[in-house]
Amino acid sequence: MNEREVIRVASVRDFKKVSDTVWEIPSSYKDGMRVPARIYATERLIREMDDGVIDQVTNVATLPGIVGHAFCMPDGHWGYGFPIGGVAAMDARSGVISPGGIGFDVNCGMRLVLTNLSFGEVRERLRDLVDRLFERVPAGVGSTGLLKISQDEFRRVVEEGARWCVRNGYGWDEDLERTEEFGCISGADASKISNKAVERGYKQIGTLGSGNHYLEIQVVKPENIFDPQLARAFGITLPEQVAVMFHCGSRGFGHQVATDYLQLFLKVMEKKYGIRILDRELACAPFNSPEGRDYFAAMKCAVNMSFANRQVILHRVREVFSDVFGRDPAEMGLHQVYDVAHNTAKLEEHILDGQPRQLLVHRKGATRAFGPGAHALPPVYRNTGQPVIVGGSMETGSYLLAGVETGSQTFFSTAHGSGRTMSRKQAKRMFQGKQLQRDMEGRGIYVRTVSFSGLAEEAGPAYKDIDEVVGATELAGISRRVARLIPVGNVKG
DNA sequence: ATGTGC
Repeated sequence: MNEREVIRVASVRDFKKVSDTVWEIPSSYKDGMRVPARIYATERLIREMDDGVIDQVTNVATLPGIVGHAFCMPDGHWGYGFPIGGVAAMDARSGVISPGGIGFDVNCGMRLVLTNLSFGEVRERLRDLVDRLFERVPAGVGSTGLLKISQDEFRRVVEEGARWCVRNGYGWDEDLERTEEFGCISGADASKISNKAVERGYKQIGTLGSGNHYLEIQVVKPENIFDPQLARAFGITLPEQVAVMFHCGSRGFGHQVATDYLQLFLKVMEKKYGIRILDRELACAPFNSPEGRDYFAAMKCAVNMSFANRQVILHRVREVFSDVFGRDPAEMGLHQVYDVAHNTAKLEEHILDGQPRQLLVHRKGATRAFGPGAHALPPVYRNTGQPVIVGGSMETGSYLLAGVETGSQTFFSTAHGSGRTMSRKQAKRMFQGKQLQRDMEGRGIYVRTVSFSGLAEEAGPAYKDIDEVVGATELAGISRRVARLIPVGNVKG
């Protein structure tokens, strides 16, 4: 069970060591690189990284308008076009937008909620909680939610995001303040999405999906608090405090939006805009073009769908806690700490060489991590820096981090999770879902799933060491550890 | 990730 299978061992010889956790590949490495690439990792992590990451991050460095460096975070692994863990900022006037730099699951992200219950109060109701969550938060490929709305109403949801949910009784006003973009990114335009995307998405609000998407009951143990002051500011005030964390995205809707525009970009990229790329998976269009702007407006619909999805899931979590404990949800805390995306491209102002610049920052499997003082943060987090939620594998635990001022080096981006070391196929060969469920129960994690083969794919050893990943981000100065959360219950797709 | 694969 402890055996770790590594996809391939990367060669470290071409890298320039910038620091213990930053490795640079110069722009001379490959024809067409406009900027150097930088990989954030400890030596151990970079040796485990597969060669595909090196190839992909240096491909990204060739894209028109890229500034600074093409980055890969410590949890990086091979992805579609861009590595997962990739960060690339493009000049808003001269650069491109690329669906491969955002991910098919637009606004895949994390939400963290804290109860005011200690594990001692929850332990004997844990199975009941997980069983009911399993019923109320549908998981798996093609799953549909309990929310019944028309396709026309869905078009309003994708323009209004989590605000639509709160307005319709699915959440509290305070949830919006504690969501990136206040739960609704401006500029979403439902006239830019296809009917097919709407048809796939309108029944999927309030659902988890599959793969590494999950909903967990977690515990914060006192020995796992690294920054007591920030932990308190984020709402961790009790020993063995119980939390709920979930990870999901825009489901079939975001996938369809990405597919639609990928096809359009492949048609116009070379013929209309003369852009040549090394890998067709890097399909892109000038950000400042009709196609680029349309994709940006459509992609924002998927961003909002995902915020709405997680908002309704939070509502279900509150309903279930209320049912199980027979109390009003507000009596049990159930305050949202934060909701943050890790698959987006966002227009942001950053200082580059001392000058303010408008940049389109692609973060694909990378989390925005704004430091203290950032204007985009709500007053409650203006002085602490942004809460950053990093989901680990279902066996090993997750982290709450905070953004820091020195995060400017990566345009305020950090890791998003553990990152796979084993392909799904390898993991299925090595683990058996039912046995894994029993093993996990033996270690105090009650897990429910719709797919045992899917469960096997998510086994802890199929992922990098989360402690090593977040440790690298802290050493590099792109985020700071606040607390580690241990899973005790898990709903998996 | 995804009504799972060009």
